[in-house]
Amino acid sequence: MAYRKTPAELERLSSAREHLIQQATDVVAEVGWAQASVNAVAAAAGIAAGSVYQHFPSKAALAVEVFRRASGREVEVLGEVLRSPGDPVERLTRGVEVFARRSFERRGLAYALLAAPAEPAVGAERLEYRRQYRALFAEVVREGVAAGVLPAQNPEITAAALTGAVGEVLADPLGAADGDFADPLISELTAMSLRCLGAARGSTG
Amino acid sequence: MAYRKTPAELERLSSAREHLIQQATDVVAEVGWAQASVNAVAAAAGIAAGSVYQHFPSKAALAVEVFRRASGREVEVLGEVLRSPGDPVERLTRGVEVFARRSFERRGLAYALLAAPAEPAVGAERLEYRRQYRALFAEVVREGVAAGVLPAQNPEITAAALTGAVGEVLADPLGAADGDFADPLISELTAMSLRCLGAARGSTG
DNA sequence: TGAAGGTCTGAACGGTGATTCACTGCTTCC
DNA sequence: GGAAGCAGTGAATCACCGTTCAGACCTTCA
Repeated sequence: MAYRKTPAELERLSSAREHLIQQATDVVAEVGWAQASVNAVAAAAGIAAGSVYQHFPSKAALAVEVFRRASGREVEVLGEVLRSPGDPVERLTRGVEVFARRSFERRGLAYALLAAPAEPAVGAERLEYRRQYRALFAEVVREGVAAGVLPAQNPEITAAALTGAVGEVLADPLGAADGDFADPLISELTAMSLRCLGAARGSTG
Repeated sequence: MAYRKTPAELERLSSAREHLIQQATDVVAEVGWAQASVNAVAAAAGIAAGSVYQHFPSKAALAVEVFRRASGREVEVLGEVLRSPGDPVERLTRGVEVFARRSFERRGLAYALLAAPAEPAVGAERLEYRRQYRALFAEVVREGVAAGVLPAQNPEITAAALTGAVGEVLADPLGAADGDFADPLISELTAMSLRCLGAARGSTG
């Protein structure tokens, strides 16, 4: 019979899907979730609106996939930094710094992940994303407390606070046009994070 | 001629408007912005959907008014606490505590103000609201630094971090069903805030 | 080559919910 | 009392997408 998909065809389909996800991500980073209509996304990917439904059952499913890909990368990177060997306080500082620096490098995307208005399905995904960040931070805080380099505290709360604090401090500048103040802002941010953790003073830079 | 509005009539109109705002606030607190349709709000206020447009030019205008009223009250209360006489660190601690406690007392509303998905007009208002919070906190941090009871730091950043940290820590529990853990959570939160400020350790409770 | 069965297209459809408007009825004031 | 004119009504209208689908076009394979 004349109908099994050839490997080349499967490959073509799969890469069309990837291309769609990639373009959708760019659109979201540029105009936000609210403005990223099926038509806009399809146009960016160079396909018809209807063709989106070849790859995803609904717009929400595509949006969730876009969010997961992007947030997954961030969680992975942060996880690597936080779990690298060395002093917990040092690792936490670098974690905050990496988080902030990457946000500045892809502002639109960072804003979409952190704060931009979004449909409920994406909102739910965002909660999960923040939960993961919190868990990563909490783990290292716990370690620091156990090692005696950090004072007694509730690691989950400190971790949540760090996530929220970094997000809030970044939210404004992420919306602004230029990021020339990124460096001083980041060093203030890490200093604040260290205080937040209750780390001994001294090595702020 | 027979058409100028009598004072009683003006009063009736104005109180109808107030009633509408009040009911709309309750609806938003209960079901969130997204579910607060013109019909739902009008029904709650006991009027027809069309009558909403006697008082506001659009749904967005009503939503903005609802947000402003509620956020204005919060800013006012926090301002009073933060500007009361006394030690800056003490005032900041009480500010965080009051913020958190009031949020627990009216969870639905607090969530609507802090985090619930909303139309762009409300989103813009929310930015302004956070900016006000930040300004209030920053003022006292600046004072504390000047008085030497807080270490050198960028007050704007610390203030933003405090706002974000408190919001993030509260967001989850505000969504949850019961608030029995409110007290321990609040004391952890104030302890974290003190560290964040770099206040000398010791008086955590 | 051509039949079978895919993929792609994009105009049309449908649901949702804000907004309008012809109408009813009330209040004002001569 | 009654004319003038505004407030209130709520069904109809409008606008905006997400989603569907009939047909055009491709790819596969005997």
